Amino acid sequence: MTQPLPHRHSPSIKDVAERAGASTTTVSRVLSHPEAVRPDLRQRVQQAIDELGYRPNLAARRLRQQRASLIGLIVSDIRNPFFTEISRAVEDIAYRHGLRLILCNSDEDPAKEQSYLELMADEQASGVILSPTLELTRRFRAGQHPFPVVMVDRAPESSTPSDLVLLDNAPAARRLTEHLIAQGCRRIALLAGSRSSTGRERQAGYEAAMREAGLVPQVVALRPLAAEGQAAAAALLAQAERPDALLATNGLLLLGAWKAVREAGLAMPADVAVAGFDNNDWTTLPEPAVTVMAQPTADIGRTAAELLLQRMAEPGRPPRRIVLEGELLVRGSSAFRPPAAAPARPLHPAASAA
Amino acid sequence: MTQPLPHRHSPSIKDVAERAGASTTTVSRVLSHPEAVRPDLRQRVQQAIDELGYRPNLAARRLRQQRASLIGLIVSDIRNPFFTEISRAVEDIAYRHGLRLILCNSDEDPAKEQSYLELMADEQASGVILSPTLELTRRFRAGQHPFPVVMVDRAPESSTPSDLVLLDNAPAARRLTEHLIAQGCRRIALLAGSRSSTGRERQAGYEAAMREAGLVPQVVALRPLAAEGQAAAAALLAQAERPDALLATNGLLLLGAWKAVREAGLAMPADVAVAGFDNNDWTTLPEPAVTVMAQPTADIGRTAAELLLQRMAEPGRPPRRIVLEGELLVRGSSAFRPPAAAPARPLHPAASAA
DNA sequence: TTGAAAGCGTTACCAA
DNA sequence: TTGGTAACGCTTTCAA
Repeated sequence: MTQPLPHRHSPSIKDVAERAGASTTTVSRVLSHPEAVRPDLRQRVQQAIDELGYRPNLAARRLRQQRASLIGLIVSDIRNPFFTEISRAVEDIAYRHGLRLILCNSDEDPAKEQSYLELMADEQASGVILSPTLELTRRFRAGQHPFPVVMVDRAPESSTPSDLVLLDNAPAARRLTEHLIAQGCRRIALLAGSRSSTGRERQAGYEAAMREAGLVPQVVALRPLAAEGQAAAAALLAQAERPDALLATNGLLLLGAWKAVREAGLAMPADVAVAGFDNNDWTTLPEPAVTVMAQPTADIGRTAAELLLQRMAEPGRPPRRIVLEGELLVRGSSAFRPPAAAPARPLHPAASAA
Repeated sequence: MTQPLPHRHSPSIKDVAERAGASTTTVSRVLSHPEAVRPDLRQRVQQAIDELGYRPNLAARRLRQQRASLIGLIVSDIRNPFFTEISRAVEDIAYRHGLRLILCNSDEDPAKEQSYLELMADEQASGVILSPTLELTRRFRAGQHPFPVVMVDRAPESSTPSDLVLLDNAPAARRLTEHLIAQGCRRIALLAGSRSSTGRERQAGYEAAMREAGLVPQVVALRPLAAEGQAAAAALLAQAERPDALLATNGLLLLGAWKAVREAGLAMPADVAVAGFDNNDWTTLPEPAVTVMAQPTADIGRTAAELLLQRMAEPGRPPRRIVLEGELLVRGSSAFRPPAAAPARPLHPAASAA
């Protein structure tokens, strides 16, 4: 190992070429297609590179190639553990493929989201993974951006304008709802994230299950923040005829709902059952623990990254919609003891299927 | 609003110049020093920019300027809510200043950290905010990198080779320890993060407090992960003479410790008191809630970003070490009832100061 | 106040 | 297999 020689500026490909007695073209080739250069020359060039501590100038490379080996990840709330896990999985794969990752936080703000998409275009990103706001899922058109897009967690309901990785939202919400109904709950209120397609789909699944059981849906649409969930849940619990179950469409709202129940001094599940999406760490800490629909977060992130890599390799491939299943984890917050508690009121016939 | 005209490639400054009947120089000036261009011409240029939907090519700009308006944030564990909060604060300020932010996750791995620092050099970043591994805090030298560095959460103990934003670690750990001692705890075991200067400093504060109280420190050094904390705590609790208090130097280890106590079926604080760093959300959920030293995370992130901006504006300024204070939040996991429980054994005289 | 032209470091074309 | 050279799009002298 030789020390890098001192340089006023960091060495360029020209310096390497001079020192190796070769042309810049050859140096460039050694960097990108080493097999196209004869071994002895290649080695001389490589040695010059090492001795000078040469590192290619990315700006020059990008200017020339009109493309950066860089991908973007735009999440809607970095503080939501769901997205943190996804970030981690994506970052892991990007790092292993030598791709830079720019992580952006849109904060559920369409303007910020738009600004970050423009940033990605300006940076000539090779691809973007995105959990879009509701506005964007509606506005989004294939080929609208100068890079391929993979949507995670959220997507247009009918069309598939880009690769997608999603939970099976409506059925998952339905399963949660049916579980609560089977436990004897009748007045099940939903705290639904209003900013995303995902919140909407989960709401639809809930409503379908309620209707089939002959029960009346009660939905509160909210920004997906714990504080909002807590306030809304507190209001619901203060009603004369309060809900006997609270269901939340994401982990933050679920946390808020849980806190509201505790603040109200109510017992879970005897007074109010509680359940929701996202198997976050905290859900197993209280006694009783909280029933959740666990999402395969690492899988979602990994799949999205792999989908993006595949599309970068083969841009023409038709977009794929990958739907993953959640896992219902029944815990104390919704499990009545004795297990088979008799329903308070007779069930609507359709509910017996639940 | 006119539609951007169709273009094979995105329009360049040359296209704008032609359309406005001006030179590329003038267009460039309109972009960076508009006041140096006469109003009527400036307006004509601006109109051409708008009509073409022109966006400057960042690669070309960087190649020319040898500098990117982009900063890096390298955290050691993105899943630790402490760093998530910091990321959010930094991202917020970067966004408001029109600076791109690249967020990287070193995973406590010095090799990955090094690789990301090289990435930042390659990207010609204007500055980097970093929570360094222990290895880096030892190796770091001022002026080693082609960009200014601000360290957060961790730092060399004695020197100040860069701007720093830190918690007052040793005193904070001392306060926590003294609190436990005042509650009557005697066999206080510490779960210490071994990978960071911060873990070391907190360990030192704990040891000082223990020694002063005439108590024997018991330290387990660990990688800062919940699973490690849980395993280590379980082992401690299985001992013949088990600890009567568990203290953890970060939020992840604290979570692990808490889980181990519960798994062991022990009562908090009667059998074992539990306390630690980081006022994470989950700490208020269990009954009893968990005593913590709250860190001003948003402040830390904001301060680091502001420090970096200041240094980018004025590179010559001597580095500053900003030390913030934590807030001790005493909760049930360490609060014995009745409040003033008599110590099991007489205290060492020095402890009366606690 | 404006413009011409050089040059940032790289890659890709084409010729040898 | 190798090298000369133009071009990527921008900013920055320098001169007018």
